[in-house]
Amino acid sequence: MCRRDWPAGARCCRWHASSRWGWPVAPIPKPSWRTCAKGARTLRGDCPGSSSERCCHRPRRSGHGDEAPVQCRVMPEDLVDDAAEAGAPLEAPQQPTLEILRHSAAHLMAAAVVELFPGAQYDVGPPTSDGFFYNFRLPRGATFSEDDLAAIEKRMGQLVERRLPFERSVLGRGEARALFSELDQPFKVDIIDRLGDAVDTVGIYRTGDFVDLCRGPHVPDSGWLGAVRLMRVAGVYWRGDERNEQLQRIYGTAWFTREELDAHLERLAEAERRDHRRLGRELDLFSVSEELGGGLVLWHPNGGLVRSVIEDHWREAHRGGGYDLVFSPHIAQRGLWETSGHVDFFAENMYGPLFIDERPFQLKPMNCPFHILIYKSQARSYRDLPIRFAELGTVYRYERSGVLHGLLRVRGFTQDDAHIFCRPEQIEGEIGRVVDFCLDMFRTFGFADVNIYLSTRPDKAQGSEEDWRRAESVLEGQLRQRDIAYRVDPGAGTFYGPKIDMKVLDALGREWQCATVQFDFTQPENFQLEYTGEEGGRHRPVMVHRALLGSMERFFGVLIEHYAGHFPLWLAPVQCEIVPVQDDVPEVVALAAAVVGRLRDAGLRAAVSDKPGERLPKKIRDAELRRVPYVVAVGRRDVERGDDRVTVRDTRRGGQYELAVSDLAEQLRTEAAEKRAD
RNA sequence: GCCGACGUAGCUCAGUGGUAGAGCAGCGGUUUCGUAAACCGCUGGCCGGGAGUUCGAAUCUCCCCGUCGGCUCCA
Repeated sequence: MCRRDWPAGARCCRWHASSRWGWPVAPIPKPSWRTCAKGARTLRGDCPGSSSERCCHRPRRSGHGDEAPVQCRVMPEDLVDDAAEAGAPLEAPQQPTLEILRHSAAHLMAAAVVELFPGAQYDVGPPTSDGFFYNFRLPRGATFSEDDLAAIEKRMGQLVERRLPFERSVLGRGEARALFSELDQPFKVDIIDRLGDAVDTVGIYRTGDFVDLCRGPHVPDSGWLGAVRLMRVAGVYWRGDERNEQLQRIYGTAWFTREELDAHLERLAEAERRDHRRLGRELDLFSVSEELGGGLVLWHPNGGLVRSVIEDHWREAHRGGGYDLVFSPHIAQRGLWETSGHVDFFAENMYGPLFIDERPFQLKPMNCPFHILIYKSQARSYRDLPIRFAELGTVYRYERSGVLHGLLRVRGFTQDDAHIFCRPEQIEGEIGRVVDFCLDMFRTFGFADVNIYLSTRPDKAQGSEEDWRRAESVLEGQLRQRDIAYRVDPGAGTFYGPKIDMKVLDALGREWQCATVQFDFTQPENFQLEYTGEEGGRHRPVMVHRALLGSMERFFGVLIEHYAGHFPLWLAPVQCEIVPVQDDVPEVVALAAAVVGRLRDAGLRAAVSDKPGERLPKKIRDAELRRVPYVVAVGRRDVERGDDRVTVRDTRRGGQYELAVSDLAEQLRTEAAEKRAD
């Protein structure tokens, strides 16, 4: 049996005796999804548990039907936790994966931290989707500052040069507990204590003087960890619960080669160049300001123009899709929100009541009660259904100050909301129709790839489990019927029903939550909605809530980043800019004005460059920086030639060519009318 | 809200105890030039706010406010 006081380099157990690289290949758990035996014990409770048990926070079924094995998306922390729980360490594969490399990098970082900060206690340190982290507590309440990262990284570099082996051993639970008690590592002791009696042995890894509770596997030695960069430090709650003490987490990224690391850093730089907050300022699209208040947005003329074009398209599509457009006020009597259940279920996101004539009013956090009142404004017959109300409805929700983020997370936003009221037998068709409608709209805006999630019953919910199961199967059925791949996101439904979420993938492959299609059998009940059936009886309609683009604010932010500010022609604030080569030649100025006039007559947004006196290259550069799709130079040469041809510069594709003005107008008109997304 | 970083001119930033700086933008002038930055000049700042330490604070300390990266939560 392994002993904790083994001499460096000694083989302390049968695992170690054979612990040379070249072990048989063992399956490596993916960092996100893994199969969980029903009732399996983990540190966060039995599995599968309710959504409050974080172990099973996001389980899914790996196939269809109840008999399919349940898989859990385990929080990154759990990886290490349940790795320890599994007892026997995993054997190393022939070829380490990126996950193994990053997990090893986390160990090495902890080793460096423990050397540089004696008394530091370490919690868990798993790989993540693009790197790794480790959580720490420093003695006497000290904290890391970002300046410490350079020192830690430097020490890691020294450990890399020493090519320290990752030495594995297996200890009995009691032995491991004693070891970590002696090392004054309470987090590890806690993990061991939570393993339960079923677990006899745990894995231990040693790197130099650093010892960690870990299942492994790891790279053979620290020499593999040359391409590592520590990124930032963050505060995190112990075991992810905000009632707990806050630890500090250091994030890093690790790659096999320097080149891969550089490429990763370049991707981050590209994301920064596309940041909608930066482009929003540079392109004068929108602003947020301290004076205005956090989470509130001002749409400037350029952004306002893009928004108008988006909204025009949206209205046109909805009218064509069988929706009726409606409008509703920003505040209403608070009683409406008591009836809807929001006061009970959504309170933490709602602003306080506002008193008018001594009666409480509520700034609206959602649009649904209004559409319900429109439904209730008259007796409805089965012949009227389905009824589809759509509205660009501005709502206000309280968000904690730390989560506000440009246009992507705000406190006041306009949802492109719709509510469908239908007969129970119509629900499947309506859900399917909405799904198709959404995917079609996304394609128009250049999002061909969409990830789809089915969110099921949360802990805090209205309605019977039976209703929920039926509703969930309707949603699932429509997705399957369309052969749409999806994932189940258990416990993530709203309080009134399950939902389908659609997340678009942008040009950088990032996922953004936009559409949500929510089944609701509780609001019709809360508001006592009815329709008269064919046989004259009273029936309760079913409701579907649907946001498509999500909110105008978020969608605009996503669009800006997706296109890096280079909007397709139909969305561009200025579609074509005319640049006079000589400002002081009246014939040239007249020609520029004439070209602008003809483009405008074709329905295009065209303008003359507003930089008189500047040189041509400067004017071109200025238009390029403002992401104007087409720039047309007109000069004395064109006037003298008099053949109505001009030079057109295509700033997105980089081409430059001569074209008759009439052809240019027609070409751009067509491109804009077709709403080409490229 | 919590951990960390940051807050200096419209924007990007330099300035770490001794008289507030640069580039770009803006304005004025010269230049009229054929596809990503002509030249000269000028304007512009209660250095986020408040309190303190000091002969003296953009600079050091404390408290607020805000922004950014995370945590938690979500459209």
